[in-house]
Amino acid sequence: MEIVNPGGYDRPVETQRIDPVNCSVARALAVVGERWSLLIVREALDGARRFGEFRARLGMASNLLATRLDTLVAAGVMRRVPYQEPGDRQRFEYHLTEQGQDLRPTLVALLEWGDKYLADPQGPSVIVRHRPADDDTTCEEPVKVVLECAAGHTHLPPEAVYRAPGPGARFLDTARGPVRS
Amino acid sequence: MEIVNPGGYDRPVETQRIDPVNCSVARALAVVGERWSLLIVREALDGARRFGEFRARLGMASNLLATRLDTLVAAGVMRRVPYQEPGDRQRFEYHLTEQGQDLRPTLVALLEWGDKYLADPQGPSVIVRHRPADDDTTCEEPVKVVLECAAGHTHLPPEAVYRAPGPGARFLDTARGPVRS
DNA sequence: ATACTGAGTTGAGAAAATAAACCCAGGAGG
DNA sequence: CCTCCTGGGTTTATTTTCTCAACTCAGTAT
Repeated sequence: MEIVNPGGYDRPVETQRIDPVNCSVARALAVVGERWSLLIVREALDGARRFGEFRARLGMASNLLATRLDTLVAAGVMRRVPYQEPGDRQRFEYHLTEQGQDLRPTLVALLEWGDKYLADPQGPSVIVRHRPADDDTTCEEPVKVVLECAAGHTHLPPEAVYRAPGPGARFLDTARGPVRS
Repeated sequence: MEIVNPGGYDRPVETQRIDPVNCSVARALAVVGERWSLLIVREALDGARRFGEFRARLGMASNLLATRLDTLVAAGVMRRVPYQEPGDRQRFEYHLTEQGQDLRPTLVALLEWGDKYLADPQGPSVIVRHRPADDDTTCEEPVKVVLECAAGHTHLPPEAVYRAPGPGARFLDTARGPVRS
């Protein structure tokens, strides 16, 4: 007897082992999608560098902070930089790499979305402002993310864009060995 | 005896119960920062609506998908829409709300970052393109996110922006009752 | 009657997050 | 010299989440 899998239960693997993540969004999330990672990057963008600073600002468990920093360093988002306070042993700071700084637009987008839909009743707690290079005038105006296409159409609304397959596209039944975290 | 907390161990709570998250980034991540949430939104932006579609595209466990969809609905990112195939019982689809569609820039930013640093050797698997409203010419050019300030300075590099306190800002030692997940 | 589908639910085991104690090197104070 | 204090972690135990895989249920299709 033992009718195994009689109905349309979850397929017995293999058939639907689709590559859910042959997409840079998924790859990106594998690196910075763990709990706390983006918040660590956010604090780093705001100037935090030392273990204790991150811990104090985020209030997270120290062991988890340690492993997250290691992960971010391994992924190339941060870099361990030795320092030594006068008359103290050598310690390390964690600095963003250029790759880490390039997460800024992502964080601004997330901030904007949060401000729009989940803001504190008193208004946003953080405003992102423009600090121009010092030869320029002081601007200080608030910054937003906008979608812009290569033909110069700018301020595209979300529904004016769509996902098209690119050169590295793989399709559903042919995928093998996905990136999976 | 019982010297509790003799060294600089983790502080016994209370003192450093800083609000780590009085910031819309943290609030946003509380909603869409769980594993799979942003991938579900991405698939929805790409046209997925039914349980099975999400499951087939993402390959995730069905129970987790069910709870994620519930969470996203509760958060206002998606909406349950009843439908009925001819001669079948009523079922539900999951559609993005406007709030959900507004996550597009976040996903484009993440995609761009992933493409820049973690791309497939064959190149990106997905390209975001411009689909103008039908009265316009067909554009189809690739889309990018750019940072732009209210004074009209555009294409700001990540280091040209900084975080300034906004009206809802709270500072470290006065915070109580944080949002925390 | 038996099988098949889409859309879930249930339950066991593995992995990750949290909380809180502990460790270690180098000063400072007695 | 001995003890305390600090910054930067590690260890251990508990709780929460995820994953895997089996099961359910309503309604056609065979």
